This record gives sequence, structure tokens and C-alpha cells, in this order.
Amino acid sequence: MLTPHGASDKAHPTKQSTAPMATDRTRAAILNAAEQLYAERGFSEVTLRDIVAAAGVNLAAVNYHFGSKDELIAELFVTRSIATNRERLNELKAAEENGGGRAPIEAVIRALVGPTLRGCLGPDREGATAARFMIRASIEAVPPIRKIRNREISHLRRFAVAMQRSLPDIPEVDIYWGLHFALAMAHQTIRDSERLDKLSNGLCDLDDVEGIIARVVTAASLALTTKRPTTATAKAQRA
Amino acid sequence: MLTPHGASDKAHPTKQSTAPMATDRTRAAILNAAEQLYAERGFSEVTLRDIVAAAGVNLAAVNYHFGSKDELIAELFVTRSIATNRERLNELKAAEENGGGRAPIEAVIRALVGPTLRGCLGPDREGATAARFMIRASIEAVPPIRKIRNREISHLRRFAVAMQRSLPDIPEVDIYWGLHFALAMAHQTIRDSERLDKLSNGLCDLDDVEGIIARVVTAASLALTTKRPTTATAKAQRA
DNA sequence: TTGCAATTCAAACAGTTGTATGAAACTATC
DNA sequence: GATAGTTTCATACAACTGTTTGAATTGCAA
Repeated sequence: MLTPHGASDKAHPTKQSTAPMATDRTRAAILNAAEQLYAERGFSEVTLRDIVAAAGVNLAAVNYHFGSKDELIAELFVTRSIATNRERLNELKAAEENGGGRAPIEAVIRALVGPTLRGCLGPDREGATAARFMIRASIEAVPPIRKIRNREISHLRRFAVAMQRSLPDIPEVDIYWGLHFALAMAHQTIRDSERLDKLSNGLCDLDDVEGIIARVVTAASLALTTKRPTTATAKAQRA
Repeated sequence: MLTPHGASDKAHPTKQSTAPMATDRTRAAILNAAEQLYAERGFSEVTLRDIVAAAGVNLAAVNYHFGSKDELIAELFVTRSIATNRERLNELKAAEENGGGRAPIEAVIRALVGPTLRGCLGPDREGATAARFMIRASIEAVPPIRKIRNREISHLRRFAVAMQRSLPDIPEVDIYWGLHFALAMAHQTIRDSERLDKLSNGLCDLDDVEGIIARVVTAASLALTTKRPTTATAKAQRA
């Protein structure tokens, strides 16, 4: 046997008869190094040689443990995706239980954008690389990720439902736009925080994560709850 | 002589003594093909060989006319950047003249996000590749572009000033956040229109460009003009 | 037409990429 | 301690990248 890289046998991923897996230390080292490098430089700027150098392992280890570069990226993305989604859902569930199954819209949006914003912008660097990796993944959308990414839709749908529950009178289409805008603001703030910092001459405090979250939540909530101008009004504005 | 690629001589870019430039047809063909391919596939997925194949020219023509791949990208970006900025400023100027030097905030934001949204999402495909190229450029931020991109800041500052003029009572920091959020929503809508379409099961009409612009403008204006919750309120919401 | 520069072209270059190979080193069971 | 499995390692491979080269071809002025 020369290639384990995942499900080699059929049933249990646990130890089989003749004890195969010894340490998994190099496997973990590769995952950590890859996540870190991808998060800070982006996929197209990081080679397998960069990764193995940072991990202190041999070049062939990647293909031995993961099969290919793409499968490494995919595993990274799946793992982090699950973690992020769980974080979001926990916050959502807590908010819904607080309100007897119906959370205020602000809490729903906060559950949606909070974890990622905290992870990426927070001064505490714990989980920062994980969050930044996810941002990279959503920015570059490299082929191995693109295939998996569709699952995110069903995850987001849960939040759309929660939002609809908390705003029963808002048309469904507006819910989707609100969700979309909330993610857009959170996302872009992470990705382009440098530009905002320069543009405002440092006036926008990007270390005040909770303040930023509040801004995003407020803006998205307002867009949802305030009736937007009618088509006639909009047309007049355009003129 | 073997390399013209831009400013070979000193003063005039017009014809010099011994008539140099004959047709510039291949040069234009390269620019068009490159813009198109970069716009639809992204920088990291397009090679010079792809470009010259699409342009119907020889591989060496790129280095002959532009010097290097990076200089080709840079020229493309500078050209399109100037065009986009001019479009925005024209719309802003028109709006300001309409209101005697003080345009309503909606008009300012519309001038900021309108041209790009129209270019990328409009059913009329004229200028679509140009706008999409700019989006790619801002997404991938490849090295040759990163250097030039700082100029965009001073361009955006003009809009910050216009916004401040139309909302004199709003704190400066809020102006920057509003500008940032407006761009974020417009930008993400272009980049991830596919996800929104899937998430909403086609409910969000992405062909209705003016409707989308109205949504972005309204959301951003609301975020600017509606007093956001005080810190105490926000804190209570977080709990 | 002749001559000279600008332009095009096929081919090759040097560097980097992800992947594959086969031998060595290790680990744990017998 | 021998053995069979795994993991590691140095190295090679084939494919692809942007770039260069030098010879052909073109276009225009004399």
C-alpha cells in the first residue's frame, strides 16, 4: 500500500486490525500550515512547497496523506465550513430560545455575521486564521471549493427562515436581499478593511469588532424593516 | 529596435519622424481578448497563451507590445479605471448641478454604485466586460494592480466629500462607513449574484438593474440617515 | 526597386508547478 | 530479532508558466 489519503478501506475510519495510523502529526502540520498560508496569501500565491516548508515535512507527504492539492484544500474548506456554520447556528439557536422561538431580526443577523467578523477582525487572534481562510475561499473560489460551496446555500436558507419568522410581514424577496446585503457588508469589511482604513485616515476603528458588528446589523435591519421608496419615487430620484 | 511597449521615446506619443506605428491592430486585439478572458475567468485562470489564441496573434506579441504580462494587466486596469471613474464623476457632477452644488445623498450613492452595477448586471452587454474586469481586479488584487489601486482612494474621497456636503450633520466616520457599505453591497451583488439567485430560487430578479441600484441606494442611505442605536442599546441587543 | 525599421513568427528558454517513484526509515506485532 | 505494514524522504517527471531569441515578413520612404 502506498496511498492512504482518506477512506482507503470500507467501513470504520477507526483503527483496523493491523494498526495503521501512528501519529497523524504530519497530517495535522500540513493542515495547519496550509490554512495559515492560504489565509494570509491566498490560494494562487501559495505552492505545495511553501506549505511543506512551513510544516516542516516532505513534499511528497501532501500527496501521500491527501491525494492531491485539491483534496487538501477541499478537506480544509469542509472542516472550517462545518465549524463556522455550527458557530452561527449556536448563536441563532440561543437567540431563538431567548425569544421563545422567535428571535429579533437584529439577533438573527448578528448570529449570521458575528462569528466571521469576530474571527477575522478581533484582536484576539484565536480562530483568526480559520475565519480568514474562509474569506479567502469565498473570494478566490478555486475549483475544489466551488463544488462544495453549494452546501452553503442550504445553510443560509436556515437564516432566511429565521429572518422571515422574525419579520412575518416582510415579503420573502426582501428577506433574501437583506440577508445578502448583511453578508456583503460583513464580508467586504473583512476583505477590504485596509482600503476603509486608508480612506478614512484611520477614523474607522477596525479593532472595535462589536462596534462593526453593530453597524452591519443595524444597517441590514434598517434595510429590511424600513419600507423602501416606491418605484415612482425611485424613478424620480434617478432623474 | 526590438521593444516599443509603451513610451519608447520622450515627448509625444504621436508619430515621430520615421513613422513607427503602423496599425496597432494586434495591440488592440490583445487588450480586448485579455480583458474579456480576465473578466470571465479571473487572472489566475488565464495564461498568455489563452490570450494570444483568443486574439489570433503570436505569443511574443504580448511582450513586444507591452513588455510583460504585468504591464499588460496594469495598462488594462489603468484604462478601465479612468473610464469608470469618469463615468461616476459625470453622474455625480450632474446630480450636484441639479441641486445647486448639493446633491441628495441618494443621488451621490447612485453615482457611486450605478455605473458598475449597470455595466455588470445590465442585459445590455455593452461595457459589461469592462465592468466585470474591474470587479475581478478588485477581487483578486494581483500584484501589478495592487500598486495602482491606491489612486482609487483619492477618487473615493471625492464621493465622501459629496456625501458629507449632502449630510452636514452626520459625523464624518459614519460617512465613510456608509460609503464602504454602499460599495460592499454593490460589489457583492455583482460578484455573488449566482448565490443570491440560488438562495432565493430565482425570486431576486438580477436582471432588474435599476431595481437593484434602488435597493443598494436605499439601504445605504438609510444606514446613513437613521440614527443607529446607542452603545447601550447595542450592548443590550448583544445579550 | 531598394533599404531600413517595425512588426510578426516559430522555436526554444529557464523557472515553477503538482505529482509520481522507489528506496530508506520507522513502528509494532509475531 | 525478524517481519510486514506504515510513513518518510530525495529525486525525478511531465506539464505548464512568462519570457527571450533570431530569423522571416511586412510596411513605408527614398
